[in-house]
Amino acid sequence: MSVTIKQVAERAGVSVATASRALSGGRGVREANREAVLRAADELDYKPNAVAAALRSRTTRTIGMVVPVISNPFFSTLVEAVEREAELGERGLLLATSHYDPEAEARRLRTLLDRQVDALIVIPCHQERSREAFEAAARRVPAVQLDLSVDGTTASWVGVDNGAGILHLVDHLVERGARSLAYIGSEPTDSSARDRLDGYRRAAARCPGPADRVLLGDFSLEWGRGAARRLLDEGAPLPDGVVCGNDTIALGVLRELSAGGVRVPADVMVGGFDDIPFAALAEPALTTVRQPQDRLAAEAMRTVTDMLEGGAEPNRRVAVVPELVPRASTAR
Amino acid sequence: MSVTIKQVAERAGVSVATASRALSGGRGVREANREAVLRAADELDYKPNAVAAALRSRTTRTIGMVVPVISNPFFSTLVEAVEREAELGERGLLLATSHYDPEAEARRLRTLLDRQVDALIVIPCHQERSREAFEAAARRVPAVQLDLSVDGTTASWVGVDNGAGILHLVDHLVERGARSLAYIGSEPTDSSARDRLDGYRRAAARCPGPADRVLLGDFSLEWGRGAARRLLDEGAPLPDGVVCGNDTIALGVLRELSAGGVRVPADVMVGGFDDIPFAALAEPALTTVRQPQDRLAAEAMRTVTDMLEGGAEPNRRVAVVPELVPRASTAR
DNA sequence: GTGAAAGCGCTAACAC
DNA sequence: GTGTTAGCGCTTTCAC
Repeated sequence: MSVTIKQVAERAGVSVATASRALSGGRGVREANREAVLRAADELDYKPNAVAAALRSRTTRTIGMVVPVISNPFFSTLVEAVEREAELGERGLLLATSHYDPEAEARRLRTLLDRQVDALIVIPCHQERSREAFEAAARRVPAVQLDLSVDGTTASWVGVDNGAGILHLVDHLVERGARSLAYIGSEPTDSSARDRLDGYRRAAARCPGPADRVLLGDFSLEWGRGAARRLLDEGAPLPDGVVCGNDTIALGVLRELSAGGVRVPADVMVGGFDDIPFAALAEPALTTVRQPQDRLAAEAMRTVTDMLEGGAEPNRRVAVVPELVPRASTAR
Repeated sequence: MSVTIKQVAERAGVSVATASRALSGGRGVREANREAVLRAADELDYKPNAVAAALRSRTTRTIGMVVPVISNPFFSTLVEAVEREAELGERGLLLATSHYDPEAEARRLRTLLDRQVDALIVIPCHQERSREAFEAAARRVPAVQLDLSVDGTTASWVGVDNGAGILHLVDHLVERGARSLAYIGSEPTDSSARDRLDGYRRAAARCPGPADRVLLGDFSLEWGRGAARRLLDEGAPLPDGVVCGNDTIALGVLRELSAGGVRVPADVMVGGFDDIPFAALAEPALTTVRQPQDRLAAEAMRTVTDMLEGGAEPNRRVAVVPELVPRASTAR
């Protein structure tokens, strides 16, 4: 029914081998033949069958990606950046979600491998329970963890240097005159949460005054409000600067402080992490640490394509240092 | 290198044909043989090669999806919902982006077809210039337009009934006592923008007072602020209710009105469209029209799978009526 | 219910 | 440079 390479070859008066060569790069084919093949393909409206090519060449030019959810703006930006990278390398992106369920994640990985993806880029959904399936997959094809990393593995990972990001933020607040700090973040249930908390504890030493107030909940706006309310209700003097574990928390803090009559940044400065789209639109606009999603995606793709091509070392861990984005919420 | 069905068959003491049948459903295979095959597959850690199956069976169990961008929260929610639907049907999702470039979109469609996707779900990026490539693709496999529709085609489409949504909103405002209305939206550069504008013009008749103030720009927060400022600067009495073309505009309107000392909803009520994640978190929380993304995705998938299976009519146009979400910004 | 055999459309040896 | 040939791993007739 559909035009095959055989018909193209016949029309061009060459063998299928020559037609194949001409159609894929054309190296090692006499110019006249190359043109004849291309013309024939064009005239017949030939559409190559990538599935047949994949079966024979044992490469699908497809990257498999598994993410916890797509609608989370941080993840969707990463998916978009990875898709762009795949596109640049003329590869397709087979996308699957784990919905934060390690078993679903394991199933998705298996399906993607059955479909013979050339490599995998995974945002693991669970610190411990994602390890086994990820490592099993990584044994079969080049694979890299993106953003989050599972515990106790030396498998490749590309993410942001959370500690360095928090340090940027603390330094910035101290520079702007903060003499006391507090941290409002998430319980260390994933590697990012843990690294940010650890980063804050280390960075706190750079603060000239007290910086040991640490409130831990989850990554939600509600928790940000709750924690800020707790600070307000304590009656103790408020810290000069509040470092938040992410922007959503920071937005909650901003809202609750403002409801409590505290002015930001005049009375208290607030900083977040991630630079979600709404950070710039908040009132006041939120100072934050920007996740360099494009860099992350590019590094992740490079990690797997290097393994694919050169057979580079399979245990590369890349921590990209993020950038501080100063805005009104810390403008003194 | 990898275990093939042939080895499974040998170990189970049956032919590859029987092994194949046992592994895919097991209908028409004696129970004992079925079990032997499954056990052999398990023992050998057999992984089916989906590419080989696809080549032979001429079906990849893969849906191709093309969207303008992924990071737009509205699109990312749609991608997520489509992915879930694909998963339910045990299909994979090959995702590509057009970056709002009709030529890139056409190339992506061709690549997806080369990869033999079983069907296509497309959010076309351009009202006119997306038509040709989409229709060409739709001639080859079941295809449906999602959300946006190109002009002058009878090809399948699934989206929201924008006119009905705006009507909901206008009725709601009038019910809450609005006697005059204004519309702040986008120039009709895509089918949604046009349908919402047309919807407003029709619905305006239900307003007891003047409702002919219409301000058109783009779908941005900045435009929302700009338009609100214009309303404030005109000196004319403000409308009781402002209908916005989307939530982002509405958020801008909210911000500018509040900056101008206008109280929402006491002085002016404001309603948006889409129910983006931040709508509920705004101050005041934004009344809006919720896009039923899950329904849209399910209908889109049903449209293509019906065509795939039964060969249902290839020109189904489904407009899902959206739901009003009343919140504080219209609470009188 | 089962097996033998014929490909799906393409690429990659290998010989010329 | 080019053609011949042999599959890639699977599903699907078609006999039995």
